[in-house]
Amino acid sequence: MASPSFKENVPLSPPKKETYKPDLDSQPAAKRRKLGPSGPASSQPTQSSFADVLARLKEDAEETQDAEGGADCWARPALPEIDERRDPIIFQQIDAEDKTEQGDGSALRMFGVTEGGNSVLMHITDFLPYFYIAVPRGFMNTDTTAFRDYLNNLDGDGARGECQFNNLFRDVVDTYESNVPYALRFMIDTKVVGMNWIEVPAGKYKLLKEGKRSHCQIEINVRWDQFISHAPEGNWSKIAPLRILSFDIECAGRKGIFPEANIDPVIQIANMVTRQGESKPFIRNVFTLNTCSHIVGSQVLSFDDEAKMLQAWRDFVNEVDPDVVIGYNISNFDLPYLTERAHALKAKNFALLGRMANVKAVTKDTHFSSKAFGQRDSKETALDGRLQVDILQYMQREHKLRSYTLNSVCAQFLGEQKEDVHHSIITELQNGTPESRRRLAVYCLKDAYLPQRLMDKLMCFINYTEMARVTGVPFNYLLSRGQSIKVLSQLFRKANEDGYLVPTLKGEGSDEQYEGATVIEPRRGYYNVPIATLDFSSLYPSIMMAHNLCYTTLLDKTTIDRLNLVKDVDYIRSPNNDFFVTSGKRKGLLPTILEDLIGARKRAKADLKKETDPFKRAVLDGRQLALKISANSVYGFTGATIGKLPCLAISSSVTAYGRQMIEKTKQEVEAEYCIANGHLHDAEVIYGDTDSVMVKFGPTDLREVMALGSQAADLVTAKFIKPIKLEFEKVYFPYLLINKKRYAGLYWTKPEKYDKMDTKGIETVRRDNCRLVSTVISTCLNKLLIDRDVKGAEEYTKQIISDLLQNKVDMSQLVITKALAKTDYAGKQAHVELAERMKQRDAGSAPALGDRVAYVIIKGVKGAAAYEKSEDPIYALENNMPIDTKYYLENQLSNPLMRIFEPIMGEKASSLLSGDHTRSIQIATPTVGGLMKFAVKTVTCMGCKNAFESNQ
DNA sequence: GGTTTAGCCTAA
DNA sequence: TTAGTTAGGCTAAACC
Repeated sequence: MASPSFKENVPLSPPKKETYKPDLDSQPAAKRRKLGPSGPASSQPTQSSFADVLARLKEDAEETQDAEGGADCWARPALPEIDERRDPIIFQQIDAEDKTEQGDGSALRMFGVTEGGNSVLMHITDFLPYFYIAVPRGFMNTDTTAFRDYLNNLDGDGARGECQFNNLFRDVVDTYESNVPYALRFMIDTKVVGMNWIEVPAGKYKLLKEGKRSHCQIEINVRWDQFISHAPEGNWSKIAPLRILSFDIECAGRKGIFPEANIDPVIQIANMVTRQGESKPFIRNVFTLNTCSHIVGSQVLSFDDEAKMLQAWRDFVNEVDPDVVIGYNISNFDLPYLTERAHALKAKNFALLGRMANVKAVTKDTHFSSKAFGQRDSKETALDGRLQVDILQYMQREHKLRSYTLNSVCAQFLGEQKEDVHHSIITELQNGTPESRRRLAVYCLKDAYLPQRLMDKLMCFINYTEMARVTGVPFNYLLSRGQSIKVLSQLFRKANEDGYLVPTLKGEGSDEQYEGATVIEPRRGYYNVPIATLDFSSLYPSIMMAHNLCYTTLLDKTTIDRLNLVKDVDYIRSPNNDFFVTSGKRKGLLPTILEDLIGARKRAKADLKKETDPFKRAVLDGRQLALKISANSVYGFTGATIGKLPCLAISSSVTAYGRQMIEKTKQEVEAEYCIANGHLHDAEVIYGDTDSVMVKFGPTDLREVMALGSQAADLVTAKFIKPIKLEFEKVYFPYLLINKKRYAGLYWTKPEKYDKMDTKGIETVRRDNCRLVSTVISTCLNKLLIDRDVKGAEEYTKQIISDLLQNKVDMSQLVITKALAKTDYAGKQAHVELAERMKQRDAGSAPALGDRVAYVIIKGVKGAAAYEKSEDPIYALENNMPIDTKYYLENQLSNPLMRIFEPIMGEKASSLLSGDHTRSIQIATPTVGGLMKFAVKTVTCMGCKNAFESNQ
């Protein structure tokens, strides 16, 4: 593949910001309705009913303890008087959009919130799309006018089409920076990063009053270059008191069928509104269809008409005016369901949920596919000016879990189960009494609160805010786009700063793979002596920095010859035989970016140490995490052949250096620590992967080994170029080395006490086996490595096997989950075949592309394949299908058990799998008690998040 | 019945 | 219009 070459940034034609389109301001201002004191609802037919609701709400709020949550408090703080000539407008921007309305041409707007909690819309004028081309041969400065006229006379938006140039200049013309999203282009040029603070000085903006186009309290016009963008440091690290709405809906479905918006009603919508930085919601309410008994601490708003309820909820959203809308699976279920339902009910103007007046929210289908994240189809319902965080999507991106049901995620991170109302009885409860509907509402309220609690606990918002600030991309990219746009954003910023233009590559991805890291052949076995682990910290970033690897430093042989460059003075040759300019001659962009990231991380960590305020600490911790992830993704970006700027010379040089380094490390350590050099033992590198070596120095004493480890790390570090650093990190003792990428050990960083049990790659950390296997292996490892109780581990294992064969193991322990990763499979597989069968039963609730399919293996005819015996756990329960316990013993437990016991017990290990305990009489039908517990607790529908029916 | 391949998930 | 990398263990199906 041709390596991209950067161009020095010399002014090219057409000049930046040259106007090819009519000026925005010259467009006739659209007629906009003046907003009444209570917002746009004042002219809606639903207003009177909503007023009734408000009145009822006030009464309700007075009754509840939580009087603060009354209707008076829905709206934002009142707007102070603003004097255009005296007052600057200062706000935290949350989104920059390039929405092009009809006839508007290109338009940019930025939404945000002031420190006082007022909402802001800033219309940005006079910033037009542009890109660069290399000056064609013979093209003179005097040709620019004629060239511009030619472009302006092209049909449609020809100025953006590269083909036009190719027609014009015969040769293919390289373009630069022509593939940057418009909003990001603007942010790069104005040094705006995601979620930073903007200051518009007095006199530099025009306050819109009559011509307002949004519901924002402050709406201004500003020229693109007339504001100050504050770097998110010091006082500008703060976060505005953003309003976060967390909501959940309930639908009354028909038995056994997933709810469909054109048939099944929305019966409840629960809402929690929290100010960013506060620990409790200040609004809690639930909109119910039909009456509902009082709920302490929450407002109940009841409606007898579904359309009116939906419209009242829309009015509530507009009144609260949230900056961030969150929930669980809101992107793929709640928001599309609400808009579709409103459409089916002909509930007028329901979709006016965003901040722009008269702009309806529309649901779009999107598809995301990457090797790292897999494929997924999803929906997107943009609410103008409001960020969305679907906590389900966040979880799927940021945490590898066996199951992503709200229930399972809450159990994992909040340590609690959610209040479950059974899927099949929702309709029953709805059709019952005010009391039964109250029960439903309590459940719905809790489901609205849990996403907020998860967000607080995991600090999703703070961490994403810091990620947006560090990488410079808009917040909404973090859930909707891939990893590479973040690197690209940083690269563009640094490139432009240093006077480079980034080429736009013709994106034909190549299938060629390059060689990666070395995995040292393991000396498998059980080690009852301390094993020291030495790691290169941030190996790939440090290689890129040490050797100045970059797009801007890459040389070819011709250039070297032409310029008479001297090896090791002007340039170096990588082990992959690529040439790079030395940093003394020209420092690369990527090394500079990496240094900045690493330096910023050091500062963040130092600040974190000093900081005592828990909120500021959380921000700093989020920042250092974002900086670490960013540094580590630069390498992957250069190797992404189907990306924006692949450069295999860089990525394969990085891995080549890495391979050389790990080999050298092994040799240096073994050469130095040997009997011949006066040591008591010959050290052995027993394993190593990419950036680490595991060393058996020989001594049995932990302290001694730790001393040798840190000494050896320093010895090796000295042999490499800065900032490459080998660190002694920990000792494993004892250490069970099963295979490449598979080991377990007790992890010690200090000689007094081990820190933890560490397991890599084995069943305890894998998600594609059943829980029984991971708990059994985990328990055995604890007994073997911590208690050193081989006998106990054996007995435990035999007992489990006996229980399994007697059907005493709860079915929840036998559920296997696997991702449905593709649309077309070559062969038959258990989870794929089951997903297909489930689709036949009820398409709506069947697993979708990217979902994890949960299944159990049930008894079948003799010799049947596993894919014929896989079954939905709930379906198996309901239909009393017997578990194939033999499968679980032979295909799930057996091999993993042998792999950990054999290195310790030797041949005797096989006795675990035969003997009296395997000859227990089997009970044909499953035990009911434990199974029901399972059904209620862990199996929920991903769409409506309700538990499925048990066999009650 | 042994070997190859597809697919999943993890290590780093 | 969009998508971070390679190495590698392990299971079950497919193949011969």
